[in-house]
Amino acid sequence: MTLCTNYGILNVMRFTKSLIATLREDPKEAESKSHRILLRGGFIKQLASGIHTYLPLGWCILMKISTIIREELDRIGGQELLLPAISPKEIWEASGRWQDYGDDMFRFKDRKERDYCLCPTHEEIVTDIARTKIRSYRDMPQIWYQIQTKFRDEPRPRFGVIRSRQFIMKDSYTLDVDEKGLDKSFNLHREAYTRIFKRCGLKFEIVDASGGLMGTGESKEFMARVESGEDIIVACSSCDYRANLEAAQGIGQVTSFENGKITEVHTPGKKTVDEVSAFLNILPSNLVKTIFYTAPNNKHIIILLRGDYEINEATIHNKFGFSYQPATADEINKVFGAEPGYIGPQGIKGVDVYADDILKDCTGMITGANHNNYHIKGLNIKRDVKVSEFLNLRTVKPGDTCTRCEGKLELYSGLELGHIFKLGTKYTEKLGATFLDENGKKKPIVMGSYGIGLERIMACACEQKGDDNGAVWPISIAPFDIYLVVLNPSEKEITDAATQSAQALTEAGFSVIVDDRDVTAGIKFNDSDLLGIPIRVTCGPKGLKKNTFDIYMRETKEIFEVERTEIVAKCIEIKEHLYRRIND
RNA sequence: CGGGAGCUGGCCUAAUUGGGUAAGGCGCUUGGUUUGGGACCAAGAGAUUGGCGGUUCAAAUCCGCCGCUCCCGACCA
Repeated sequence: MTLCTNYGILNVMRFTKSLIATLREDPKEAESKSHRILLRGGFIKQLASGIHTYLPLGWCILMKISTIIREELDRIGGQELLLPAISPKEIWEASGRWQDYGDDMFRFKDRKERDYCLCPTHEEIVTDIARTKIRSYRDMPQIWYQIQTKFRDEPRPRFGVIRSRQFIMKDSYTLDVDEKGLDKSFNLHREAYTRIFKRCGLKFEIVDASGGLMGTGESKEFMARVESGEDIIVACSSCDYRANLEAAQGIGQVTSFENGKITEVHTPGKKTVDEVSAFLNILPSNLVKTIFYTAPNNKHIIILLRGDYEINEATIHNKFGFSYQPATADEINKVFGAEPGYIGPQGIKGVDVYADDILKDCTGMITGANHNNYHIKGLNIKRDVKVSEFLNLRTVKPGDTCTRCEGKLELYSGLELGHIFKLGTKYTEKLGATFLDENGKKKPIVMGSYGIGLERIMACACEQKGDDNGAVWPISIAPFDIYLVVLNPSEKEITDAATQSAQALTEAGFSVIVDDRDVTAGIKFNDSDLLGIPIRVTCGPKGLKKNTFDIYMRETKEIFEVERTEIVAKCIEIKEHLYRRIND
């Protein structure tokens, strides 16, 4: 403190000395609410598509979020480390993901022409540590985590920092001796994540998820309902069933039609479900869609779905493998002898047919005739098609019935804040990370992996709490606690009073930003709203005459006129109040 | 990857239809008046109009190619 006397207070941020550049108008590239607020408030700056600078205010928020995450992971026994962001190709080839990741991976060569990637995630690297450092069942369980920049060359970056190509992730990895241990590690993360998102002031729900490229074990997502969501949450209106649309299962209304002989109908140029059903004046649910999937070096498959449902590709990938893709028009022509839109399952040899289970007893259906411009009527699934297996292959649609109760399923847009996966031995087997159990038997380590997108927490707070005037940061992640407005900073009396208060508030443990700019009051008030600092203290000539300051709460817009000597006490009261109601 | 929109001083926009050598607001600099919700006066600085090529006496404007950005979809831990 004495060292600073010559410079006055150094620990209070002054607006005039800060890199804060708010924009008066919405930048044209921003359409979603959080993107607009983050850009206008000068929290972030875009450098390229999906690549952003976190300016001091934005970084301040991310640091606050990091602190909360660290506290909660340390609480469950996590150990923080930092893995390299660059990784050589070989380890990714061993896991198979050098290929599986495809174009989503940023790759480059060093001067010796050796291949590297910028890590999109770190399972391989963790497994590499595990295989040399973990040798005995006594070495487990372990929880390792890091907070680090990840790189993914997303095909379509979106909504500012919500889907970007460079982003900060907290990723943790657990190592256990068996499934039971993994369950425990998984549940510890579930609890830690719940506390983290609550402490960040967000509304969220835990939903069933599909593992995707990570693996097929159990996985849960922490989803926030927001407008600019990237995912779709399926929620039951009467029980607590929640799932990502990719993983959701529902019960559809079975419909069937009059049984009869197969007859051909001329449907010139009518290919899609909408076109055919309109042309024949029938319901889409009377149609059977035939979808042909192929995979290199694998057997082709036919998927049958009712016309009013869409396929769930996540199910196809989990059930049959990630290499399966919808066939091209050429492949379809070769196998069915007709163009897409006129194909049907009847009479096709050497290809397995999997039908959605809602079609099981259907009769009187309409599907492609396997020659162009014709469909057939009267398809009886059991009689006319050799179905290998009936499976739930459809994507849930609103109004489907919950599988757990009688409730109806509804769909909401959601933002994935975190994801927890049970990986099992997928990576440890491939990379040879084993240990000796108490009987001296060699076994693969059982892994879990868990991620949180830090910027998404920041964006989510904007989406859920922001208003027309800008951000409304929950006090726990706000870049500052207090925004001190100095009206007429040219008057010494006012500046002195403000400086004194800033000092007192800082000493009381508040982080304070002082708006000491020589601009009109409106600019300062609007910027304080835009920046979303929870508490605003105004020091101006009017109040000073009465020896009072105004205290304004960003979220509720309440204003208190407070005696100068009572400011610190009142701010403490408000801060405590804000922390208490953070999860109301 | 498919569809759509767009790219003009730091930011938002005009001039593009009908080619004539870039205009306004905000911001910035200097001086002055102001100051409880984006105030005012005066004087300044700041642009190879995304890039390359073509047509033309003349291109921000017309044509071609390319790049970049956003939105919808596909895709995606």
